Amino acid sequence: MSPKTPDQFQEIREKSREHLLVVSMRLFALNGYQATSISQIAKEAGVAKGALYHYFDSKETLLEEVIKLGLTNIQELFNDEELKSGDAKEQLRKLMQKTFKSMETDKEFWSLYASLITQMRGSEKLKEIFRPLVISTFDMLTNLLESNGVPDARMRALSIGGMIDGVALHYMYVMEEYPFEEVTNYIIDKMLFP
Amino acid sequence: MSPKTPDQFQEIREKSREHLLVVSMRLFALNGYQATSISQIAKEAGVAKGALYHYFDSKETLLEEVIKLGLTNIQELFNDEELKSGDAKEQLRKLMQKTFKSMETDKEFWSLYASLITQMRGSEKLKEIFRPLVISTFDMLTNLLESNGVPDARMRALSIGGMIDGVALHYMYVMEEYPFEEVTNYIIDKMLFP
Amino acid sequence: MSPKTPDQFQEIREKSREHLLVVSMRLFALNGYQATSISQIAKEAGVAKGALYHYFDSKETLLEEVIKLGLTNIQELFNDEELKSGDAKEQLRKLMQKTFKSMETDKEFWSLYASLITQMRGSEKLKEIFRPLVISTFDMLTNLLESNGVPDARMRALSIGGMIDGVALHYMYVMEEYPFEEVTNYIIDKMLFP
Amino acid sequence: MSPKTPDQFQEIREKSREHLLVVSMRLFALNGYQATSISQIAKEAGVAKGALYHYFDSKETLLEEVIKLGLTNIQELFNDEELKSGDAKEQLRKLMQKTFKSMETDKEFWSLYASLITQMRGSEKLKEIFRPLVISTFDMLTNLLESNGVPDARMRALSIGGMIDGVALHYMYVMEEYPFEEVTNYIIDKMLFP
DNA sequence: TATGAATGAGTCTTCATTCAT
DNA sequence: AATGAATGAAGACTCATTCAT
Repeated sequence: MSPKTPDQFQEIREKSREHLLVVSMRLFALNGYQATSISQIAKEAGVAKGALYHYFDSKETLLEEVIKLGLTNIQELFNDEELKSGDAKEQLRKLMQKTFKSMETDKEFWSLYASLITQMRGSEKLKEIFRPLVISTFDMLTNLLESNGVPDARMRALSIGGMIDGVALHYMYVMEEYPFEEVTNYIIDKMLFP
Repeated sequence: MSPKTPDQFQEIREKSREHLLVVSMRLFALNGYQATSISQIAKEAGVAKGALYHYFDSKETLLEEVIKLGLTNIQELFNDEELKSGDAKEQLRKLMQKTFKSMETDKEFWSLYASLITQMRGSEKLKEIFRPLVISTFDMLTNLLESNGVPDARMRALSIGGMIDGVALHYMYVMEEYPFEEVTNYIIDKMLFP
Repeated sequence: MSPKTPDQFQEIREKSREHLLVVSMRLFALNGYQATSISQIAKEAGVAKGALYHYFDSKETLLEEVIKLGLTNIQELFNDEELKSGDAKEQLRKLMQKTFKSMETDKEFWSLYASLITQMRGSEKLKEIFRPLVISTFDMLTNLLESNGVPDARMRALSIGGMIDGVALHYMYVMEEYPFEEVTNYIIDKMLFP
Repeated sequence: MSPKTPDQFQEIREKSREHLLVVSMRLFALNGYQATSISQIAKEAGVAKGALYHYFDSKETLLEEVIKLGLTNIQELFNDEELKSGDAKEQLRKLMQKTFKSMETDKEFWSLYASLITQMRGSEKLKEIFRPLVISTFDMLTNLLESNGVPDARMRALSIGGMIDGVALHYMYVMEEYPFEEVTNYIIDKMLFP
């Protein structure tokens, strides 16, 4: 009831916005973007439908913001200095472990990400968002290997990149349990650096 | 003046049906099942909306038939005796080559397959169709390796399976050109059988 | 295979036509006019959809012909000389008995008749068909009573007419078993001619 | 600038809902439930199609609510203590008078009721609603007669019940004018209690 | 800023009707 | 006369979006 300062308003706005994003991501991931309705999001978030349009111009914008938030979270995760220590082998192992761990903890985001990627061919916007992401990951991988003197860096990067995303796909959609730890170690120790 | 013979009708039906299936597969693959409307398919196929319902009971049935057609095509491809000759290494190389070749020729189906897999969570029917498929592929791979005395068959199968699907994903959605041949040889010769 | 004479053609045509009418009446009565589709009738009758349009201009025409056929059947039933013998009391008893018997044997037609009557308000065509029918029945009843010296003939006709149709309604839609015999006798002996 | 209060929304809802119910009842009664389209109702009510779905889950639900409203109105009418005073003869007379009066004032509902009853065969839901209603009316009639020492209570109830519904049918669908008063008195004074 | 009633284009689906053969 | 493939208007229903308050 007390009059609110602009800052407080700002803060409330931020909170609501983020809450809507979190709810949206969950629903998008769970049921798919198309199958999730604005009403459903509003109800789940405990606000009126109209409120959503104060924060986001359209359902599509909302999706973009959800993706942006997800990517930010993920990037933070990988901005860990710890990841950059050790030799190529160790860095790679940590990278894969971190990736797979994130698949378990952020399964929602990753499965949204996967389902969106498979619809990229029909949408320029999605292409703009995801293609650079995947490509820069390849570059990062290639660099990591190259700068550690690993031969055939590009080929290996392609293989590893494929393997990581394929394993992710299998984990998310086919197998409930996946021996991440063993597969990681197997790939690193037996296939990449035998 | 004379009525059409049953054979004539049969022929007309077959042609229309197949045409509709081909168009549907393309659109489903491009935009996703949900985002593709019956009207769109009809327009693209150059028929009236109603015509679709002469051939398929519902949009869902249509999808199932599209999948069936795709799977049949793929299975024919892999029913080649040639694939089963040679040692594990050779068999695996041929298998991967064939798979990647099929990705180029049946890109439409494979990208539909991918987009459906990522939407499986919401549909029991899709699960019933695809899960066994992936699992039996893993088993086949494991057997192939095991029966050729390759150690760690299961682990390798998981890694290779993941790699194949991941590479497919990258090819279909990220890179227009993919060095399939090199990657295949690299994986076989340097990673699996160094 | 033998060439057919015009008469034979005519006969075949008649047969097909009548068959279609019978099938249509059954389905209309069973599921309602609106809920019965032309395809359904064609399938049930064992002919192609197109054939129906050789015999009837439209679904509405078909309905009219069905009604016409039903009315003809009913009228034949009541054209029995036997019905016109005896005094008013006996004639009335026979009339009611015959009517109720027909409700049991031609239940299909009667329930179609009832369901159509209740949609008369919205359809001029139905009004044209049914209103004269009901009114002439009233007249017939009134005459029967009047010419036998029964007092208050019009009032009684209205009451009896209502009673008959009401009882029919209850029999057809509410009670599976109806004590037609007793009710008939009761009405005649206790209420009309006490 | 200030948002609408819950009370304001409540009021808007109530008004719209009732308006839609009234319009729906009229159209359902006039053309039958099946033959009345949602678009038609919306147009007649002066709202967009979608609006109907704010208030009713489906066309079927709408019908149920229409029936509920009609039954409530009717029941209120018959919950009059005045109806239960006097001897059987008087009670019956008042009952019939009230019924016929209601046929004139609530013609819309009664003709919907009639048209629905004749379509009951296809719908379990309608059966559940109407059968008990008719049967309980018979029981009420029987009781009324029995408790007043009228002989042959059941038979009379069946006859009177039939007569009332038949007369209603004739009034609604055949004759624009019906001598209710005279018929009522005639039935009571000459046929039932001569 | 927040509400939720209202809109209307769009969804899947049905079906009376037409028509080439 | 007969066939059944094809049409397309119409049906019930959904939902992103707008807007008065």
